[in-house]
Amino acid sequence: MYVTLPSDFGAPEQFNIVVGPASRPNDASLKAGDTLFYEGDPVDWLYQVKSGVLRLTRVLEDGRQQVIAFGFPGDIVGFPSDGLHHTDCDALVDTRLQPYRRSALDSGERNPELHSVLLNAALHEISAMQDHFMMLGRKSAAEKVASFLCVLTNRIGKHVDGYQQVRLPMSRSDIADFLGLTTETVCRTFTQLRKSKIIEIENIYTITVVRPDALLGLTMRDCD
Amino acid sequence: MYVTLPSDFGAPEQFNIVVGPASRPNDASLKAGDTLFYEGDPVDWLYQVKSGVLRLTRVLEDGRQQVIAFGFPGDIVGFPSDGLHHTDCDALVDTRLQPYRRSALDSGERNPELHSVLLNAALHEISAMQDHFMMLGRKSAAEKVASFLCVLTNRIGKHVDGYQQVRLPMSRSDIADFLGLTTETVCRTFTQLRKSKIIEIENIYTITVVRPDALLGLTMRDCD
DNA sequence: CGGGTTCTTGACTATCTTCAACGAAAGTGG
DNA sequence: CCACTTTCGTTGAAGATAGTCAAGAACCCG
Repeated sequence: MYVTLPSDFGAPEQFNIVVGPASRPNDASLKAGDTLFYEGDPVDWLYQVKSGVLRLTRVLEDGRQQVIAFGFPGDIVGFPSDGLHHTDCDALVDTRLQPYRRSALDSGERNPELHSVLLNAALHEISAMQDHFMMLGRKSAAEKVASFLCVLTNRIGKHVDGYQQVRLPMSRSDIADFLGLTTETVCRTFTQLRKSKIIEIENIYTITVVRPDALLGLTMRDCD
Repeated sequence: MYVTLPSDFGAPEQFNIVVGPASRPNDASLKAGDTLFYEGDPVDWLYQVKSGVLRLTRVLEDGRQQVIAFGFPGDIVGFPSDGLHHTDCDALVDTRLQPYRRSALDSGERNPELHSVLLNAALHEISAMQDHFMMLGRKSAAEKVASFLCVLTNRIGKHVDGYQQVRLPMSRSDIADFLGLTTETVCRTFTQLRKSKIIEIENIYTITVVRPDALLGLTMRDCD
């Protein structure tokens, strides 16, 4: 999952779980905290998230970390470059996966339909990452956090008492590392949103969006 | 082209020009300033840059712009998502292109080898963009500019009097929009590098790297 | 219950942006 | 070819945004 532009919000994405002929690796489910693969590992499988949440990360030598993406149900992760993984991947909560052989991506000989699905997922990934560029490079902290919450409510929000409610599966520092901010800035922005009565923080991991319109308004700067 | 991590600098990329059976669209060359495609256009062709430089951009409603990538010789641009282009693309200088039918990416039936090349280019794109995330989200202005110059000298630098020299085909504001900075900050950082005698600014568009080691050192924070 | 982690808040600081001015370069039209 | 205009690059000063450092609060887990 990346933070995309508001224009995409209207039509919530399709999360078709592709069921196909795919024998599974050792185990297709992870406990919270388990690692699926590390940067540098050879890619034998791609995975579609069936339930749970994955976290894809990269680290710089000096310790600075970037969360590249979160993997929510429907997302496909593990695309190889030169046959290798280029991120670490672990599970934030218990997660079930549908594995696909990497060979299905390499060539459509055996299963053209699956090949096409995986290829399109990769291409989608590119365009979603382009959205995320815009966000990382050009948006303020408030815009980033608001955009993040908007995307999250769209993808995993539940209706509770007429309001959208989201359970955040990741820590504040994961959010910070995803948005290119510090944990402190993420915290402060959450607090501001709470004080502006745009969201309510039920508890650390549960956010209720009280004024979705106002939140959406914060995702972009006023266009004169 | 994205700004990648220093670890990739050792091995300069391969710029194999793939020659394959591909009838060409109207014209496979562009004058400086010409537009190749716009965001929202249907994708009929992918293009490999044979010579010249392309610029891929996105704009926000309020006018903020992000340069997504530069297309240097060897790069393949135009990957579709849902069959559409998701960036604008224009030429910074006169540019020659090798067009490939989009159908070659969609399926390998006709030409498995070309299919594989295009697919791998797309996958490479994903991992290069992940590097760029790290840069946009976690690096300081000085680190960004230094990284940018390092990548550029590696890709299009010429040896002149024993020094690497680069001709920048893009404006200061293009660089700023690529790195998530303002033109002023880019200017000031260039000036600092000049005053530190790490680079020389022959003229606005021509930079000589006097101390490549120092430049490389600036691309990352000291790891304690 | 206790110890450790994560979250939150405050005070201060650094970095980068904004605004403004000026100079250089490039394009235009007489 | 030269004056004019426009754009782009550079620099300075001031201000804002987000980062850093530090401390306390809340939460989690054994």
